Amino acid sequence: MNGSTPTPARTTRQRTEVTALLQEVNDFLTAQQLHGLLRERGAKVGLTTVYRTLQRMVETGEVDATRTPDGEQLFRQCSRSRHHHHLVCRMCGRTVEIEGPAMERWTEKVADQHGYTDIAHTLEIFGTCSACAR
Amino acid sequence: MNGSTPTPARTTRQRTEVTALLQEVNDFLTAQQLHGLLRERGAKVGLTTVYRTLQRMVETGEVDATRTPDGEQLFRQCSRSRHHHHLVCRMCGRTVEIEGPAMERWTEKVADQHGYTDIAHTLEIFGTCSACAR
DNA sequence: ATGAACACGATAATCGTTTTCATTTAGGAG
DNA sequence: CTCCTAAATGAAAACGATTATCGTGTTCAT
Ligand SMILES: [Mn+2]
Ligand SMILES: [Mn+2]
Ligand SMILES: [Zn+2]
Ligand SMILES: [Zn+2]
Repeated sequence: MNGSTPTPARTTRQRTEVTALLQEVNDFLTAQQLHGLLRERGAKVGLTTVYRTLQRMVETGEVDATRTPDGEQLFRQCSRSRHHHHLVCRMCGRTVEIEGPAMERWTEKVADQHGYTDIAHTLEIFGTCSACAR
Repeated sequence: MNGSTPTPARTTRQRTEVTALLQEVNDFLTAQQLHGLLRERGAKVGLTTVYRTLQRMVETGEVDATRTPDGEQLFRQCSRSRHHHHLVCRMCGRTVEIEGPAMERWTEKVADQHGYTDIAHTLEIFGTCSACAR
């Protein structure tokens, strides 16, 4: 009874299993890696559904997506829903969520000064975590 | 008398034309866009060669490469060799080179605070330039 | 001028991701 | 609970950017 349909979002076995896996895994993984893990644990979920579910969760903001240097997409369920970035260990993938209000303002300012609108940005910090450093 | 083979780098008509185009165009463009521009001006260069040439120039440092949010590669011959970032129009590729010393220091600090070493980062700002906004 | 190494490019192959579409399922109405 | 239908699934095919092949053409040191 409404003019616009927001988002149906039905609870299916597949979505439940994808969500559960993302809950456990705390690193950035590709859709195919996640699909592989699901199969390992016996969950029967099609790769297509994994992609679709991840895509939906990214749109919802439940999941964060980034890309490897090769351009492959990586997904991760982040703890905070607010806009943030990541500090990632290039060895083990251990990730720390970070925020930088000052930096955010700076990007807006710079883009605006040059007449750019509809601004977006990507920032990733890579390093070697203390555990991997030894 | 060297253990490693640096790079032959022969001068061919194709490489000359790709280099010339990169000189003129001061924006981030995809390999296919560059290839299209070459064909427009009558230069007969294969797409494969455009890709190969760009890849080589990226390795040499002559060309900067980044990716669109869609994961597509963008290439550009930058004016400054010093570390910098880009403000890119997602429509036409018009690019502004930017520096952010404060932001640079911030990334170092954050990474250090979390015990990460050997720090590196990527930052790209995307927007719609004033010309494409209309 | 020669020729071996290098480069070109049409074509096929990769490979991550998306689209198709026939079939199944969730979940609200009755 | 039963029905109905829009939503979801997934096997298969399509897509699209990039890379690998490999026979042919070019460069450049000798
Ligand atoms: Mn940000
Ligand atoms: Mn920087
Ligand atoms: Zn690590
Ligand atoms: Zn533009």
